[in-house]
Amino acid sequence: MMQDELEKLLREAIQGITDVRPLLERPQEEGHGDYSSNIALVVAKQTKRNPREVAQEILSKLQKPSFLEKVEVADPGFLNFFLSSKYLLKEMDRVMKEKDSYGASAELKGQKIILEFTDPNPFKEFHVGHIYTNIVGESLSKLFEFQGATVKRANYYGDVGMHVAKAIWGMQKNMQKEKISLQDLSQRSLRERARFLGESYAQGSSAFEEDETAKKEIASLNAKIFAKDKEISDVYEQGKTWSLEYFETLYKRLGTAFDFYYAESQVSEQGKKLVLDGLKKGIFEESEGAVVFPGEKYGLHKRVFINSQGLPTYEAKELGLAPKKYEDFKYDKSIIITGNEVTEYFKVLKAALALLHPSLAEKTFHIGHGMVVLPSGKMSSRKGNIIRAPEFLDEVKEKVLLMLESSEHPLPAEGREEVAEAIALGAVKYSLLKVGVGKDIVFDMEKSLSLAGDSGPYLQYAYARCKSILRKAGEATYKKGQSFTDLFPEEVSLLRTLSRFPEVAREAAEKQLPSLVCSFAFTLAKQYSAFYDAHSVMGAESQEKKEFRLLLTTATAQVLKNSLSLLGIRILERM
RNA sequence: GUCUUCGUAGUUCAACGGAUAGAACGCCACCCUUCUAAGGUGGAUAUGCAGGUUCGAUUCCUGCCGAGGACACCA
Repeated sequence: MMQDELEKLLREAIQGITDVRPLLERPQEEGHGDYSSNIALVVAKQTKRNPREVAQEILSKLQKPSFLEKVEVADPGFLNFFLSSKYLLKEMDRVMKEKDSYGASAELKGQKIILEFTDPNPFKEFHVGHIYTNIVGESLSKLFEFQGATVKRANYYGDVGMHVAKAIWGMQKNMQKEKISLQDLSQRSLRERARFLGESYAQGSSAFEEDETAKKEIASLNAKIFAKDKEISDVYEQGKTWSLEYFETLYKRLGTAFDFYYAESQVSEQGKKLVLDGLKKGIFEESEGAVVFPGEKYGLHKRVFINSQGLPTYEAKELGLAPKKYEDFKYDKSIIITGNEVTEYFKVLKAALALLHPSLAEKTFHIGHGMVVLPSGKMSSRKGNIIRAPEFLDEVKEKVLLMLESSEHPLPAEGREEVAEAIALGAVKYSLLKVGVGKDIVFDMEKSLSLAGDSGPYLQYAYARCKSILRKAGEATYKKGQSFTDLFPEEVSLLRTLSRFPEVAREAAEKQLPSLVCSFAFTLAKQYSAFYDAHSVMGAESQEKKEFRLLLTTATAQVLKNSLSLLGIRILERM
């Protein structure tokens, strides 16, 4: 990669001057070149010399390779590197040769990574928050794959625990009230059934807090669930099956396919056993009838792993999950993606795991992403103030359909719905991914879901526009040795941006930030739009210009496609 | 109270310790007999407060103010 080569050259040039590793950055201003280095400023500081002089000295020792047009010293002592147009043209040619794999690397080749994400609980609603986790997890998976890693996607769902007891309690009450059986319920659509479960959960949940009798009933239901009591097994099995089926329809819609599914019930025994073993070794302690991990010894918090009824909590189950995953896939790295509300206890969990299973602990990482909050506050399926996933996606799709219908050049009616679905998902995914992972997202249906400007549809539109031109003019191929001169600024900017893609993809994977791909793709689309407005492709000044612009258009479309693919956003030939 | 994350235009977000703090939405004015106007061009507005480190701080350190999260049997 260009960045590495330049860094190498720079390191050679500063030998004998300093051993500081020179860092290259991408300047925001085009006038500052394609890369710049502040190494002279760093050296000047150490040696109390004049930074400009140092920069000059480094420059004089630098072997100037052919891919550089020029290197400049700028105040107060920056070294600015400008790529040659010959190099940029070659890079454009590479885009067209490598196509979908342009920008991919073998950086993580041989690495086995398992990512756990989405983690919805059966019986509870699948809401916008789950969509967010899913989209982040899927995008990170793709980023790692693009760097050559072997990635497995895992889904972990809570099929046992208090939330299930609360839901079943609510289901029983509602079925009595409405005088319906499981059989009757099964006649309803999957989405309605899921909703019935979600509402039952919300009711059970508030009853648990407000009503002492209900609280006792729910607690006893919980014990029955763990004991696999026959009395409730029908309701339980049905509800669980419906939920999981329902989730599957959403994964399909969102574009994720999981390699592994793990249920809490599947790992709870193993988790409990690990904790009890740990208790013997003195890693855990008994306290008030429960088994706790004394996190305060490690600067963390004390947490309950087995409650006083002898049931494993989420913490214990998660401990059981780690070896289970490793059994299925001998990973080098296991990444668990959840909302950042659990970041604190993941630290405790990792500390406990480090004592029980050091080798697994050092391979385990947690990424806490921000929470999706509504302008009215935090979403809570207990309180029922949530945005349900399918309803939400449908609403966005409706908005898009309206726009498509009122367009000046409406698409033919058949296939229009398909296009609307792709645009709606593009809008949703982009709006969630463009923010740095870890920050909360204030979600306002009206405001934050834009279809214009810095948005998914803007990128899809830029792509469709390129394809429209290419359909009319035919795709171009780069002829060996062909060189173009007298390029306009808009053309040069585009070339320079295109060549940055491989580095952006790598950096996004390293920093685990899909948002870097978003801003890159937006810049590219914006530059193409500006170019499109300023210059005509088909009506170019000369045949040569026309060819060049067709090449530029082909390459732009390709890089947009590759970027969007990393974000899990579908491209459209027309829209 | 302890720990933790964060505070940037009216709003939603950017900016390895770097150069004139970037965008988008919204607002105003222009640009379609010309390759898709979901587009383009131009315009106003911002680093919570007080110190410190540094040639240089939105970024690092300290204090204050404000917001979110975690802090025992929910996940």
